[in-house]
Amino acid sequence: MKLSEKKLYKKKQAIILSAVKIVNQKGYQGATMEEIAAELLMTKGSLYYYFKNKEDLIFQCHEMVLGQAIGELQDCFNEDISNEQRLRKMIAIHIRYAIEEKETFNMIIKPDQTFSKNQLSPILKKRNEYASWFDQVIQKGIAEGDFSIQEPKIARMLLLGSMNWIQQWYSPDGDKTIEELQALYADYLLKVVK
Amino acid sequence: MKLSEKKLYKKKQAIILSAVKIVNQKGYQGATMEEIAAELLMTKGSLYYYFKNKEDLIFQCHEMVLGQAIGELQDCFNEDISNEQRLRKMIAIHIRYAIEEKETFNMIIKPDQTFSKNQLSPILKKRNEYASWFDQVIQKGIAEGDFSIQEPKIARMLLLGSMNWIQQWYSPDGDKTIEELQALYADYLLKVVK
Amino acid sequence: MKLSEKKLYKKKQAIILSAVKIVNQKGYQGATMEEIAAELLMTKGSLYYYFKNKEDLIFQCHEMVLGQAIGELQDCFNEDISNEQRLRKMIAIHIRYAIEEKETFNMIIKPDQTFSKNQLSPILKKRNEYASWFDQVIQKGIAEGDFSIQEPKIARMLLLGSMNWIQQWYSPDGDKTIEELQALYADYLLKVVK
Amino acid sequence: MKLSEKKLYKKKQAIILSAVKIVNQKGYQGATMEEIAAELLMTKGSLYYYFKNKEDLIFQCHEMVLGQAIGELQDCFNEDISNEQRLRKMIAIHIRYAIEEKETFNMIIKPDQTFSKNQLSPILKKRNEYASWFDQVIQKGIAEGDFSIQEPKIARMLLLGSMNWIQQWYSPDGDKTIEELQALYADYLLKVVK
DNA sequence: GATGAATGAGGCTTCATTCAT
DNA sequence: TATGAATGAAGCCTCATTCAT
Repeated sequence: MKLSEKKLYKKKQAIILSAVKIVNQKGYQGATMEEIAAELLMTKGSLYYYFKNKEDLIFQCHEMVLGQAIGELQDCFNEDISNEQRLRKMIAIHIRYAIEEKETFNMIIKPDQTFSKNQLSPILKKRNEYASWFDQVIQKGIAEGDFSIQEPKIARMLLLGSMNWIQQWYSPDGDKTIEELQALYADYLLKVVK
Repeated sequence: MKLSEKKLYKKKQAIILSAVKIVNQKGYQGATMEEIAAELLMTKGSLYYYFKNKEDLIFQCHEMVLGQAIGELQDCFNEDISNEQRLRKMIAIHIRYAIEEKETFNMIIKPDQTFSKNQLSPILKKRNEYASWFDQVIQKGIAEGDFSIQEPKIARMLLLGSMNWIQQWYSPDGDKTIEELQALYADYLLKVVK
Repeated sequence: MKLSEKKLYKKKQAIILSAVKIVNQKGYQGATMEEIAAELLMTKGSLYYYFKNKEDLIFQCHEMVLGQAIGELQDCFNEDISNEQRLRKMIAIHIRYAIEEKETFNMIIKPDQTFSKNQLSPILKKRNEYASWFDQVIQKGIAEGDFSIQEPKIARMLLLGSMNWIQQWYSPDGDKTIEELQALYADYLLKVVK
Repeated sequence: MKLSEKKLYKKKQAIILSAVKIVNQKGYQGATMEEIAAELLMTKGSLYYYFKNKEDLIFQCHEMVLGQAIGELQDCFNEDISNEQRLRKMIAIHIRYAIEEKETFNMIIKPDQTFSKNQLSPILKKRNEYASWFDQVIQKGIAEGDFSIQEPKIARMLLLGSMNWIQQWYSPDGDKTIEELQALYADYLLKVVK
């Protein structure tokens, strides 16, 4: 049983990855079950063996990607480094996700046009959980005298917003590498909170 | 003939306004020709007298709103004030659009999911035109010794991105007014370029 | 406007008639929008111009047919004839509908498998209204000493049930004409209530 | 091998019972293989080991239930009681089936919407066999001077039809018990044939 | 014998678009 | 100019059926 469960999980994961890919090329409405299935050489009917409906599938995409990202932030938070270093690192993590997993991070942007009332609440919860790690770092930095900012919530939203936007213009062929961007954004955004 | 042309123009304008409203409540795909027409007590068939198709209508929405915003930035640029004051003012303008015309600014965010190849190019052109006013202010500030920033393009994108994000969380019922946000963002973002 | 309204009404009527026909050859689930449309040389998409969805269309089928039948019963009730004659006539009316409009009368049989909660209530109301005309005749007959039956409601249901069943076996090629059946059933059923 | 055959038979029987139950809650089209299987903690794939397809399964449901009912009628026919008593008893049997096995009796009502040409003929045959027991009682009653009716076939159909209809309105919470209905219907219907 | 998984046909519904009037 | 009406493509979803294991 363990085996078949694992297989089921793998397959679900594969579908989710396909969905993530398509959704973020075409958006939620533009992504069709047909295309998501075709990517995996399946037929759309099969998807319904694994997911209740399109919304459910997309919902699970969201849960997976955001869950992973939260895990990374958490690990980072527990490292034994200076607050400035920590925030720099978290900025780097976020930028990497925003660019490389652009695909799924987009779904987070307008969840209310995508999800029904039922699923909206856990999504918002996870979104807040993600953001809260940034809040905590900033708070810690303030408490320990490393940062100085009057409206930390607003500042956090400024930080995240500025990074989310990167995917709008970033191109792998551009003249800045991801690493350079991570460094530049860290420099600039640290000016904000210091 | 001049008169009938004016009438035509007025009508087109009215349709565009209706479209802007609907599109930004529901998104591009969610907005139907039916609803856009209903808002004006017309039937959807009539829209095709004024616009070639849905994409064309939405395209002109985009042109109008962005054109207006560009006009405001331009006026601001020509005012006789300090560079810092100028940038603060432009930040205020952008935030106001991002919130109050959230509706149309959204279309600008992901034009490639909305527009076909043909129309993409003038849109990107206008987008760049809009952004270039910010570039100019920053450049001017640097030239005149008011600002100091090493990668002004990146900084500009950081600025705009952080402001675009506001619409994701701003609510008129929230505990910050638009004016407060305009002031806070100006404060924080000036730290970046100074 | 009067004209176009009339046209709309006629078209709706035509669609309803087509639907009635198909539904009762194939049942509610068996009837497809495609087939209903094809009968009228339309495409299924067009049906949605006239009716909100399949349920709505079928609902209106029901309303029309049952409404007509109720009208006939009502007229019959107001005629100046003996109670026995009246009941005979109503039996004839019901049998005619059950056979010739078999198609729609069938939908009345299992409305709960066909209609959603919303539409169920007006349907049941109309069904009751129909039945109540039989109740009234029986009551009147009892009051005026023409009939004698202890459980008039049960008797009424026995009457209607026996007639509804006719459509299960009646065939125009059979050895009894509709008129003969009307007479025979009237004879037999009057034995019940007398 | 005898044993395994018996096991096979038992299993088939169990599936048929499950199918009967589901079919009559939801109708033929509404009953899914999935649900029929789930009732028995099986998966739908397994059903195809026992039955060729859905139609075949439903067909055998029909055969079983009607077969049982025929058995009961036959026994009743052979009892040594008066013709009136016999008919009363058969009426009671039919009403019980129509109410308690409403589930399967429904399938008998519209076999042509359910079964293909192939299976229709044995079904109609069994239906006729069932009805013929009522015919025989009536004939016997006429021959022995207990009943007097001119068109016995029509009368029989009137009888059965009136009783079949009971399931349309009968409710266990209603103000008549099954026993009361059996008595009332017997009283009323005997008036018809006497 | 049983099942997990896949399939594919078919149904309902939406909506941009067209066109005669 | 405007509209009523029709169209058809496309999308979501269901479900009977199949089959390798």
